Amino acid sequence: MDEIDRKIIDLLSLDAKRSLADIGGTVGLSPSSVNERIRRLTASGVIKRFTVDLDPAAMGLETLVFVWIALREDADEASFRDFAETNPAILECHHVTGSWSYLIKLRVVAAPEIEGFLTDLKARKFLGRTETLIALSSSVSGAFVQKGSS
Amino acid sequence: MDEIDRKIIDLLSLDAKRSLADIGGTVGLSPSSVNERIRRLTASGVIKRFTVDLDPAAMGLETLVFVWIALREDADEASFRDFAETNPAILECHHVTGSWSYLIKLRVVAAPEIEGFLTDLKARKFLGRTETLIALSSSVSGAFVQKGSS
DNA sequence: GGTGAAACCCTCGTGAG
DNA sequence: CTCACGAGGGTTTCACC
Repeated sequence: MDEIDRKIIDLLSLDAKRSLADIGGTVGLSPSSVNERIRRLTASGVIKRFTVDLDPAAMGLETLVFVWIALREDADEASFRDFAETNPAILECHHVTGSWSYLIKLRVVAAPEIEGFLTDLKARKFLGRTETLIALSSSVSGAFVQKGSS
Repeated sequence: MDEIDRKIIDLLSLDAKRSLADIGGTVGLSPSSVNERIRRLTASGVIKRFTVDLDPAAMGLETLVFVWIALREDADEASFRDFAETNPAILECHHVTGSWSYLIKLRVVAAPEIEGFLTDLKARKFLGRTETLIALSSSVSGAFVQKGSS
């Protein structure tokens, strides 16, 4: 991971379809050298995958929601994490410091869908306390990459 | 955006390097039809860009942090948003409902870096209250796509 | 919109430095 | 580790359905 690797990653982040010749011209390397570096970056796991950054609104997921969760005392954390992994609406699920145990980020079609989501969580006996926040707007929104439906 | 478009997006999300022929074989279309659909999805903005999903740890950004922010009464929101867009550590910045006004997500090398970040925010006269949470682990982490350093 | 074929370009081995 | 070259395959465009 030298300066050139970082530059290549920069370029691929912006446009992963750029040709090796093009990238090579920018960083001052031959296409095959660039190819070899990308192969290594992929093999070593620095690049996890080539993917597409989508527009959530165009996908019909206009509402971004954050839910704080404090699990019930007797909740099975493993099955909760399994639920989080399986649920396609859950984009992120982090175990965090502070008075809440988990922070979940999800995208839904519209706000009413959140209710069903919380009801589901409750039915599975996960919930202690929760608090739900809706994003009104995002000045920096990050990439939206669909969860792997593999 | 019919069923086939969605299927193509699914496949590209998992692996944007799959060939048009391969995708066509899966969805039952010729390579050129798939190409035309991807061209349309890109032109209409559903696909914002082809990019790479990186391993933040391999990039040296091992710590994921969420900062809740309540701006000062007299803070200039426009310049705050501009700051958020410019700062490369800030992956997301959302205006949210509830008692906090903004939620910021950032990745840093290590926890001590957060202090400098907050000091910077304070020096720029943005801060009212803040609360910082660190992610201990992430059962669903979402894609990590580097911010465009264009 | 979709198809098939042809031209073009890119990718990815190989071998040499 | 990098480069040059060539074969193979992928993408792109076109006329046509």
